[in-house]
Amino acid sequence: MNLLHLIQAKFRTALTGLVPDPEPYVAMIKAAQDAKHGDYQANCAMALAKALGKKPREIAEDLVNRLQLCDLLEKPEIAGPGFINLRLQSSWLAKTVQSIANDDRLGVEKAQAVKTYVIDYSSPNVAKPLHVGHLRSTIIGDALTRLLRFLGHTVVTDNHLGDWGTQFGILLYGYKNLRNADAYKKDPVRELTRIYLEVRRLIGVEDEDEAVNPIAEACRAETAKLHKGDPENVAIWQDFMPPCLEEIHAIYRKLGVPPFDHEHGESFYNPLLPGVVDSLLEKKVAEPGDGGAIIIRFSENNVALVRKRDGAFTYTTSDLATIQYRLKHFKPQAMLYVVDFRQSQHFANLFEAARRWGVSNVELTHISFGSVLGPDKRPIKTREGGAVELGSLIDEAIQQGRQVVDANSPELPDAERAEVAEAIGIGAVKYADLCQNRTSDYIFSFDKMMAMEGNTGTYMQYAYVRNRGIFRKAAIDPLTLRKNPPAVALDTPYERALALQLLKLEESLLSAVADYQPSAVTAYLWDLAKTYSGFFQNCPVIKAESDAVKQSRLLLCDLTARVLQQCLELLGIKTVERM
RNA sequence: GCCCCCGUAGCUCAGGGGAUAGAGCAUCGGUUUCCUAAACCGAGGGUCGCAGGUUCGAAUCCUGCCGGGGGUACCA
Repeated sequence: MNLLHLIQAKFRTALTGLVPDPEPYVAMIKAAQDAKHGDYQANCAMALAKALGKKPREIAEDLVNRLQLCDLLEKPEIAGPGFINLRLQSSWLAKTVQSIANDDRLGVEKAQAVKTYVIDYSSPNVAKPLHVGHLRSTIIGDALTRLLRFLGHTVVTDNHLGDWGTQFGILLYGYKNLRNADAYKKDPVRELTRIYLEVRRLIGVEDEDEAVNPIAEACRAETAKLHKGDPENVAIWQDFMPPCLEEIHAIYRKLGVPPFDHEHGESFYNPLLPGVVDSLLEKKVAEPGDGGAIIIRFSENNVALVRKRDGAFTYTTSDLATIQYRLKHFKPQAMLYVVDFRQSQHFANLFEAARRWGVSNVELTHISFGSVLGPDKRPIKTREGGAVELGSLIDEAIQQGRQVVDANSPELPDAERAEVAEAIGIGAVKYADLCQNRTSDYIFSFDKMMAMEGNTGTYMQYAYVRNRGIFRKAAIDPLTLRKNPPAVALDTPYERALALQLLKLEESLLSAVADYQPSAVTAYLWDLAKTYSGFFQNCPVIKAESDAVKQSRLLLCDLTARVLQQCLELLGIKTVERM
C-alpha cells in the first residue's frame, strides 16, 4: 500500500498528452510539509508554466480537471502560485486500514524487481576486541539487511574479517617476543590485546623521515612470512583464530545481531591475490611503482598499492579479489560496504579500479557513516584514553535499562525486569545511532539515549507498552480482532491522522532503502508515536462512546502496535509488553 | 599542497529546488475522577558560516572565501 504511488499514478495519467515525459513532474508530488496544506501536494504546475507557456494556476486547474479522483481523493485545492493540495478521502482511509488489519505484511508490498545484495558490514579486526567504532557498521548493516529482506530482496551478509593484515604481523611478533604464556592460556583474547597494544607502543609513531623502525620492520616481515605460508606463523595464526572469533560472536549475540551468512575474512582471499595482481598488470590497470611495489594510479598524487615492496598484498588487492569472488558466487546486483567515512577515498579508488578491471553491471556503494564522539566532541575514548570496548558498552547499556525498569515498575518479576532492561538498554543504543543521519558524527550519551522524552528508543518502547496495556486491561485478544476486522470510523482528527500515518509505512521503508538511511524509519516511527500519543490522549478506547467506536479504535491500536513492533524489529530492536 | 565531508534556534540535530525554515532537549505556562502523566497542549527563541551567481522560486544547485573534521604509496 503506497499512497504516494497511487496519487502519482493519477497524475501520470493526467499529465500524459500534456507533456512528452510526465516523470519529472510526477516526481514533484510529495507528502505535504504542513498538514494545513492537505496530505500530499503537487508542485509541478509552476515548473510546467514555462514548458507550456501558460500561467501556473491555469495549468493547476487544468490538471485538477483531468484527474480521475475516484474515491481516493477529495477535490484538490489550488493555492499560492499554483500548488495543488491533495487530501485523501477519509472513507477511503478507513476502508483501507480495515483491509490491512489482518495482513502479515501490514500492507507493505514486496518489491517487484527483486535484487540480490551483498552487504559487507561490521568487519572487525580479529586481533582486537570489538570496540565502539564497530557499533555503527554492525547495527546499520543489520538494519539495512532486515529492511531489504522485508521488502523481498535477497541479501547475502558477509563479515569481511580483518584476519590477515599487518595487525597479525604485530601479533605474531608480540606472540613470539612478549607473550605471557599463562595469561595467554587463561584468556587468549585479553593477552593478545595486551600484546598488540604493547607492540604498538614500542613502535611508537612512525615518521617517514626517520630511519626505519626495526620493530615495525620485524612486524612487516612476520606479515610477509604469514602471507607466504610460513608453517610456524600459519600454525600460530590458526591457534589465534577460534577464541578471537568466539569473542566476536558472543558480542553479536549480546547485541542481537544474527549470524552472518559468510565470514570470509581477508585470509580467505589470500590464495587469489597473486592472480589478481597478475590480472591487473595484464589489463594495464596496475603498474610498477617505487622500489618494486605495484600500484594503481588514479591521478598525479592519488595512488593505491596492490603489492608492497616486500611482496605483501594490501587491502586494495584483497578487496578486489573479494569483488571478483562475490560476483562469481553470489551474482549480486549490488555490493554494499558499511564502513566509516574515513575510508571514502579507498572505496572511490577501489570502485574505480574494479571498473577499469572490467567489473560492470553491478552497483558498488560505500555506505559511509560518521564517528561516535565523546562529550569532548573527539572520537570516544575511555578515561584511560583507550578504545571503548563494545562488550562493556553493551553491559553498561543493559544496566542503564535496568535502572529505568526498576524505577518505574519495581513490581515486575525479576526475570521480566532483566529482559526489559536488555530490550530497553540495547534498544536505546541502537535507536540513538540509527536515528542520526548516518553521515553525521554523533555524541554518545547514555543520558540522552535513555531519556524518557523525545525521539528515543525508550519513548518508542513506551508508546508500544501503553498500547498493549489497553488490550491487557480490556482482556481482548488482538488475534480475534484481526480475524474479523470491525469497520473503521475516522471521525476525529486524531483517528484520521493515525490512519494516514499507518498507511505511510511502505513509503518510509522504501525511502530508507533508496538512500540506505535507516533514519527514515526512525523519522517515521517518531511521527507515528507522536500521532499515536495524540490519539491515546484524546480518544478513549475502553471507555469509547459506543461499541462501534471502541472496536474501530481497537483496530487502530492493534495496527499501530504491530507497525511499531515491525519497524523496531527492522532496526534490530526488541519490544516488551510491559516496562 | 591536493582531495572528501561538515557549518541551520542556547544545546543536539532534521530538512538537500517550492508556501511564514522544523523537531527534541533546555526555559516559561497549562492539562490527571480517564487505557502506564515515562504522556499531552501552548509560548518564546533563527542574518540557515560569509559573498557572489543560476532559477518564477535557493537553507537546498554552482563559484570563491572563512571556520571545523578527515584522508593523502607500503595500517585497514
